[in-house]
Amino acid sequence: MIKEIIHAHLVTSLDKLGISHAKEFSVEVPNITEYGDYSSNCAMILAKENKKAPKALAEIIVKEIKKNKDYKKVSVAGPGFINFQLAPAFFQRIFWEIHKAGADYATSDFGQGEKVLIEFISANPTGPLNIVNARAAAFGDTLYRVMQKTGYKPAREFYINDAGNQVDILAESLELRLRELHGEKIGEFPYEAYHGDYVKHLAQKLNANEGVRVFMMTEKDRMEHLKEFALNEILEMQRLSLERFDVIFDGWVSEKTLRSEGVVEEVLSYLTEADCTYEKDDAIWFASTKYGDDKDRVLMKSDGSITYFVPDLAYHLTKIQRGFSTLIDIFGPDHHGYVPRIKAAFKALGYDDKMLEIIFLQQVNLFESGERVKMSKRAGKIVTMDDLINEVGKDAARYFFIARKASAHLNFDLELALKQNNENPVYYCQYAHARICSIIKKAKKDKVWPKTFKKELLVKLNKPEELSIIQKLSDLPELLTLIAIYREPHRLTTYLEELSAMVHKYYARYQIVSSKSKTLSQARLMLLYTVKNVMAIVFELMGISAPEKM
RNA sequence: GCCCCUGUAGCUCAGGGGAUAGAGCAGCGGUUUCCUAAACCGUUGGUCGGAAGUUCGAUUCUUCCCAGGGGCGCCA
Repeated sequence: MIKEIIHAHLVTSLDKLGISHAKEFSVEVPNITEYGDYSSNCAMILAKENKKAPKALAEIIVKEIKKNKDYKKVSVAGPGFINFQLAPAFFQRIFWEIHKAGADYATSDFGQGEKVLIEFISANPTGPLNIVNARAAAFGDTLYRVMQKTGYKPAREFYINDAGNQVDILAESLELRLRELHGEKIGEFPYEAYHGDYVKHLAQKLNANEGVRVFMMTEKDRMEHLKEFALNEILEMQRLSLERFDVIFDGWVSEKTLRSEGVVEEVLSYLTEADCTYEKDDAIWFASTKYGDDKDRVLMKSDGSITYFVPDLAYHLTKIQRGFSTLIDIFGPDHHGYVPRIKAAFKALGYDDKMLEIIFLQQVNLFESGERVKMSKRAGKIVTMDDLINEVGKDAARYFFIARKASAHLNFDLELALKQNNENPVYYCQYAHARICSIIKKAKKDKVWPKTFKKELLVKLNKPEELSIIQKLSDLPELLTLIAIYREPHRLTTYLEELSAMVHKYYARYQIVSSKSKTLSQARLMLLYTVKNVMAIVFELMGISAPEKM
């Protein structure tokens, strides 16, 4: 918010001086504090169009800008940077706005109510959610929360692949485990089947409920029955894992339901009408190469069954029909080959493929005692999302998952996440919040805490550390819009760590609640109280708790 | 062979067309009659994977090369 104010000051001054400013220039926080609080490259950017040397131009601008009392010092440096040092009163004015905003601080209408559908996880309902799913959950949910805060109208959806042949395999695996339970020799468990222990648990549960009745059904009825039972159980299991992670979906869309509604035939006919399908080898193909894919794709297999692609495309079309103008899919790293074909379908059907945005989360490697934990789904050797939550807790898990940008491979160190000490950034940030709460408690006990904070206290906030904290607080609204625009939730953790460090330093350097001066104590309490509120906003966006004491 | 991601301090990673490239941890040395030492202060450590190009200026953009990870089904 301060950057915008300075930028506006600059524009007004440029206009007054008759300096043209067609080219965009920026106002930034310089990386070296000695240069000032803010810095602009405008003189260097505008030098060419005004036919002046950057430094000379800067001098003219500075002379005009200096008339404004908001700045303590404005100077020209280096090749033509204009550096601003702000007057404490400027910071204090900004702080008062932040303080008054409370929990609504940084809420904006930036997104202008744009309807955005964020689809993530969409795991097969054939087993427990794994750690890559957990990463997607943390990433997608945090992105959702930030977009909501910044004025978009986002929705979270989970697409259930409950109609493919993996569900048949699941039912067969369950039947084998059931037979085993009844003492039948089943020999070696098939390679293709699901080996995880959860299938055994499902068999036990089904057996306890229904006993041998299952085997009195016809083969066909039994398979349907087993399928339905397993799907319901596993979906419920997945839903509970997500609930423990504080991830609530706005919608669960079933592929099976979609298929029963006839949308598959619809999509096939749309594609045929668009004249981009053909028959070959008894199968129906989509000529996706016409629209940039590297090979054509099968829509209907030679046995008459449909490929995964068709209902998934149908699902995406329903998103558009429901009024979403931006579709964000968060995928695992193994799906990138899928993008050209779905984008091709969008183009073939006359939609702008730019409305479909696909974010790839790179893989997660688990480390334990410095060793990489090998995982295999087939062999049932996976670390589940529940295991992870049990092991390190929701807060640490969510924090570590959003601390990396999507495109980075994530090394998850189980031991580090478990550590409740200074090696662990989650605790560093939570501790900063808890410390402020502790101070507030003491202030109340010592009767220093005021009913309301008076504006007159502001002038007491003039220490460099205090002004830096205010500056950091003022960065949040812009940060949130950047996170929303670039879909980069990981920036939240950097921000929180920087703010926490400032709090710890301030805490160590200054006595907050002091018997010497009540007004000074209250001024500092006002600052920390507001910092606490801002931290709580950020924790909430990350889905992490803000503890009052640790 | 083709496609995607990555390469920045001992480790895990931020950053980003500009002024002296950052953080946490690890290492070394300090701080507690005082609001939580899960903290703070000081310090060691980098030819930003390599080469060329664009630019007044490249660690950042482009191309090529090297290294690591992943993907290339009438699976989902």
